[in-house]
Amino acid sequence: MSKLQPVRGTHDLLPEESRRFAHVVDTSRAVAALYGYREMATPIFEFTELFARGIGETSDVVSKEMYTFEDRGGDSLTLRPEYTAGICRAFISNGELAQQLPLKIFAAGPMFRYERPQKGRQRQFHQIDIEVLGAPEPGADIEVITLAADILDRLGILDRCVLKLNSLGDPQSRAGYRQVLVDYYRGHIDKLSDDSRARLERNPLRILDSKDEGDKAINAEAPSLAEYLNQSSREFFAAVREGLGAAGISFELDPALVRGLDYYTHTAFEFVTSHIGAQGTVLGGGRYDGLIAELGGPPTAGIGWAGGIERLMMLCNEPPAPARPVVLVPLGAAAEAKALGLGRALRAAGIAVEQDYRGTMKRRMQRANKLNARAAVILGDDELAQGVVQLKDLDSGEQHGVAMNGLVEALKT
RNA sequence: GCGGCCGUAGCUCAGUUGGUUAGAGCGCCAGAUUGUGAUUCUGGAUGUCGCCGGUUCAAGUCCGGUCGGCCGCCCCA
Repeated sequence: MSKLQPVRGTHDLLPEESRRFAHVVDTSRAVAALYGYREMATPIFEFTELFARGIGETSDVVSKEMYTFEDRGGDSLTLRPEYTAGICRAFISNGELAQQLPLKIFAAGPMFRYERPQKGRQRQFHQIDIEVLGAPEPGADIEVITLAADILDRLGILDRCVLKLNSLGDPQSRAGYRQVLVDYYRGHIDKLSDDSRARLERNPLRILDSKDEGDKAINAEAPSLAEYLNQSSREFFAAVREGLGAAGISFELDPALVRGLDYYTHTAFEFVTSHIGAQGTVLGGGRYDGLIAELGGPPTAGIGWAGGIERLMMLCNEPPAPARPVVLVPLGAAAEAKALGLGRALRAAGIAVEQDYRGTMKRRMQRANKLNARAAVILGDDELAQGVVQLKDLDSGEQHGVAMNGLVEALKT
């Protein structure tokens, strides 16, 4: 424990930022609700086994980024590094969910990955998450991507993002291609970068996305995934592309788009941006038809995505300002007591009201100004005796008397 | 996990080739007679110069370590 600093890669969300955070989540939740997605939540930690099995032992997330610890009962637990595995587990654990297919879920919450922090990358970060379980049709892919685009649009950032799209094909296509690819790279192994040589064992598809110049030359001649998709995989992908076109969603095909988690099949996609540094992915996901069965559940198709809330926040415009309050400025004990009741009445009418706990009139007026109040309600002994209040508009500076029982009306606009 | 840059008041930064009590703007606090903010004027407080150690007569300035941030790689949201 070192000093009064937050743990590396974690951050305090101060009120101003918290407002932006809430804006992203609230907006996403609202759009998801328009599509009929229901919110749920799963625990922040699970048995380590779940992630190891679900995400894949060879993935970076599992092999070097998990926050894993043993609890007092000796169980190995892990702070969730992503949402999908937990939701699939919840689907298996709660039998009634299998009777609600297709299950359309919205979720949001913190994720944990032990990584070197950078701009747009923290050890505790937050995601919004969308999943559809039990829908093997391309319509689910289309809907989920359309929903993502609508959220980005509603946040005002769609025009700063590009949708990249690819298909990994069904497991047979993917496995076949993988073998062809490994054979191809083996033939050029002496020219591959060190990174890519390591990738050859763990995740050869990733080499396609290498930034190394030598690798790029080799990739130029590499067999293309699209050619190794079988008939049904091609048809599926074509249906997704056509559906997106019909929905008015523009995208770029990216044959090198290979997502890192082992469970992906068919559609893979990312919304990327060049506005937030090296971490260009704002939202990404894909189809994972084999995952639930792999975890021991009934064979159930799945597709979904996760969006990084912090990354979305970096892209977002200022959220709408909160309602400007009215500030009560009582002078003297009797007025202070009276103001308490007035305040409740105003709040009951939906008006934001603040009242200082102490201070002179001057101080209270200064506070009112700092709070960006729209009006001050001044009441002293004279006003009290007459049953009125001085209502001062803090923008114009104009002030006039208003009967106490007419105050709510006067402030409603 | 690897490579590079950086760390001075709440914020943005200045600080000569190491040399006395470390500065500015913004913000903050107080005052400018009466029961009135924001504007204006006057005054004030700010800091273990990230932390630890070393070199030196002398370190905010140089060196090492450490913590943190940023950038790139890996990977991802």
